[in-house]
Amino acid sequence: MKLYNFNEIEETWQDWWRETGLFKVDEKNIKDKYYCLMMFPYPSAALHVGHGRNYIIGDVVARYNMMKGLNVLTPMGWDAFGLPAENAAIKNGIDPKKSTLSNINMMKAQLASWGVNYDWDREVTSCMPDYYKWTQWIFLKLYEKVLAYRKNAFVNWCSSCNTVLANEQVIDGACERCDTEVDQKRLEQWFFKITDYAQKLIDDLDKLDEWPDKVKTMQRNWIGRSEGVNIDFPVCHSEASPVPSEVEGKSPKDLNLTCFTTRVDTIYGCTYMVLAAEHPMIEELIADNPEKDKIMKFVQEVRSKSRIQRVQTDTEKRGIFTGRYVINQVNGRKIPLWIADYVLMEYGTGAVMAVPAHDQRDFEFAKKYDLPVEVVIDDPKDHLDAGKLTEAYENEGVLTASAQFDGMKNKDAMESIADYMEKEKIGERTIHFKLRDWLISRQRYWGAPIPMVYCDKCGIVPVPEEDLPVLLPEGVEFRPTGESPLKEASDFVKTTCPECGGNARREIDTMDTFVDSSWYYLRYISPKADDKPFEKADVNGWLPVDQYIGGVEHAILHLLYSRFITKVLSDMDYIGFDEPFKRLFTQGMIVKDGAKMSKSKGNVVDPAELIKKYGADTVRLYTLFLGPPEKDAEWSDRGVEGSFRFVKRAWNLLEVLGSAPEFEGNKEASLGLLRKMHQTIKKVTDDIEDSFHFNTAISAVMELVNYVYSGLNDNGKDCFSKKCMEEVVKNMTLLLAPFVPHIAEEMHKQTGGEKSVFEETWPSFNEDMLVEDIIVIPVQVNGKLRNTIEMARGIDEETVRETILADDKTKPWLEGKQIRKWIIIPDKLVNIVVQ
RNA sequence: GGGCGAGUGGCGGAAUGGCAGACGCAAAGGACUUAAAAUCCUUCGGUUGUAAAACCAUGAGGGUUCAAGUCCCUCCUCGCCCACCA
Repeated sequence: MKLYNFNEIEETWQDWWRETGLFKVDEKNIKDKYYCLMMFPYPSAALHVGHGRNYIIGDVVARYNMMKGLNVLTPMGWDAFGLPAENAAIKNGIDPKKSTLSNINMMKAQLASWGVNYDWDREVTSCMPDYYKWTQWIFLKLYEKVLAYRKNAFVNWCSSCNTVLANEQVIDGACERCDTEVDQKRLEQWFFKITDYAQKLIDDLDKLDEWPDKVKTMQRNWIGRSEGVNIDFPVCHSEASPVPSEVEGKSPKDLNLTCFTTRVDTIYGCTYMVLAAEHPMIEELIADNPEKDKIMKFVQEVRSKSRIQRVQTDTEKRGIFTGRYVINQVNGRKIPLWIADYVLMEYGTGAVMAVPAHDQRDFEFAKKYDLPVEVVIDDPKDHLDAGKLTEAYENEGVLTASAQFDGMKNKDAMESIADYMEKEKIGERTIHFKLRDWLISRQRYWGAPIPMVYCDKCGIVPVPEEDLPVLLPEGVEFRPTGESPLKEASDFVKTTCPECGGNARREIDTMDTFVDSSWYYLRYISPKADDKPFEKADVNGWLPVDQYIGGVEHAILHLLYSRFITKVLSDMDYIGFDEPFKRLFTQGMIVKDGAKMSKSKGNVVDPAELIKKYGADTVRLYTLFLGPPEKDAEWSDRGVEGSFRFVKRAWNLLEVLGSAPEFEGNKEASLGLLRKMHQTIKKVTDDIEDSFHFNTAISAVMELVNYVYSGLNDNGKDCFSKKCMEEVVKNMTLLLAPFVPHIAEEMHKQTGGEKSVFEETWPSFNEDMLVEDIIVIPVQVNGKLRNTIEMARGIDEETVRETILADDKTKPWLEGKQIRKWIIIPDKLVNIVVQ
């Protein structure tokens, strides 16, 4: 028996692929192009089998499409800037660049050991100047279009670590590292104006018909478009004021509060108004209120709470009366103006018209502070009584106590009232988005410097394109101090103004790493270009990406940012397409013992040991066989054994074939085997094409292999002809090649293949060979299976009936019954309906 | 609170509305072996039955249909994402 020496086979072919450059692609040749892209990884610790799934899936897709004759591009690179390397540096004193580059080398070796291949000539590393030069270029382009701007913003601040924290680093309102309560602090920060593209980002989701609906829905919700009305509420001095009066000499027009609502139909039920604690007019509004200090104390208290704390819905809402009133212009009514912690400044206008009867939050607040509750949308089935409400009525209904709009369905009233308001100029229709502008400033060391200069004379000046890259200085002390560590690098900070040549200082913040990853798929096309980020013509030829593969955790941020940057570059005519990824596949996680693999949980499965014990092909096969790849899957070390057994059984077919005599075999049996083979080709092809369901594709090949063995075991009688066996083994090798590439190459060679199995053509099936001549038809009586009968395919219904009625096994079920109906699904099933 | 998924043997999982449990793991029995590993064969959802076979069974309950794991309604459980978004 030929020994299955997987270590030797795998090493041989991995070397061979590298040496012959099987995966190398000429970017000028875009004929039959297929751009297969995996989300590039952050180079952290060693990869475990869970990470492996992503790359293995991608490798299968790439190899399959090569065999389909496509010109496949599969590049790989590194999302190499970021916090973990910097934290490790702070903790252990390892230079982040060193640790990152060494991690990259380790991961490259790991990928190779899996038999996962890329066109490494196109490798990009986002922390290297030849890459981030162009990340900075993108920043400048956005700045040029006023899509990059600076503004004062509230950020999470840890007073103990003395640094800004990302929202993700704040756990239950406290710093994840030292548990100190996080403050809100105003800082000047750089933003990308992604909100300008909110509508387009929503609209174009419709074009992405090969994206999972789940991801599109998540993006839609995140962008959060809502249609509504901005309503003006003039401020008046007190409830007693006969007319809108002035506050300290300002006309009512100037002192006007606008609020946004999606429920304009409830306007007549508005009994008070609430402002966010951050509302800019608060101080002006309470300037002459004797309770001013008390109010401001409350406001400060609310402001000092973290976003995370404020967003907790279960805490009781708190508020304070401003002493002022505003006028609801639809009925001229004066309603009190409050400040409350449940209103968000960043959504809408920071002012909310409160309708306690029809909004649960307002209801709770009104009950607590004894504000009136007035029903204006009545439940048609069950008349509502404001005094008896225990919660807000938020359903559909008919308007009541709403002047001329009484009796209208609330959906219709929304339109009528909005029309009325626009006519009377007291409000106007508007659209709001939840999407916020993208804060890209980071007070961290390990990122791409923002290419801007501050000059006392000229102000904020962009670094000229020809001066890029702005190099990240090395050997900087990056212990967190509250400001970017780059502040301490005086050689870096001190510069001259590009405009006037005078003394100036550099921006010391670095960019969010999501900026780096929002355009890398373009750089792969022209990784070596040093005078431009990419060759426009080549990029236009290769993009959009035909297949993008990655984790669903990137469903919102990375994919949204990439779409945004693509749209900006498209609008600026640097590229000729406005969506980067045509088809998206999001794979599930691999879990072990019910939990995500992590070092701290101690449930990490190291691929190296498994590869040593069973070989990479087995590990690949098991990873793919585990379950449908879009779902989470439970890893079982024992399960790997099964895959190993199968790989060995497949390998052993070489031996079987070698020792088989030149035997004609049994014609029927051989035909049966060929049928099975064609069915398998169809099944495997369809599973890969339609759904990436490699698990069922592999089980189909397992069935084929089992079929071969089961024929052999009937030795002598039903043996398959040698010719037929050869055909089956050759095609099986091709079918398995994307999954288990090393053994497939070896088997291909040993069965006479002269070139790489990946240069062979994917097998095709013969439609006529898919179906049997004699088929087994299930016979049901009243929907219950009572018999199965062999029949020739395509037989007429009359014969079917006769055959069934004549069959001894069917008879007892029909005796004494009256047949009411025959359901005959040709060549598939018969159901006899009896009384 | 909102959105999206998912509930099928001991386990991972299969099933264009048409024979539920493919394929694999585990388990049990057997063959080979001095023995073990490897390999091969057999059994393997539940109940009743010596058997033939019958009945029950895809989270629960209804419905549509000749026929439902699959479609519709109500409910339960779990997972993920978002969340005081006016």
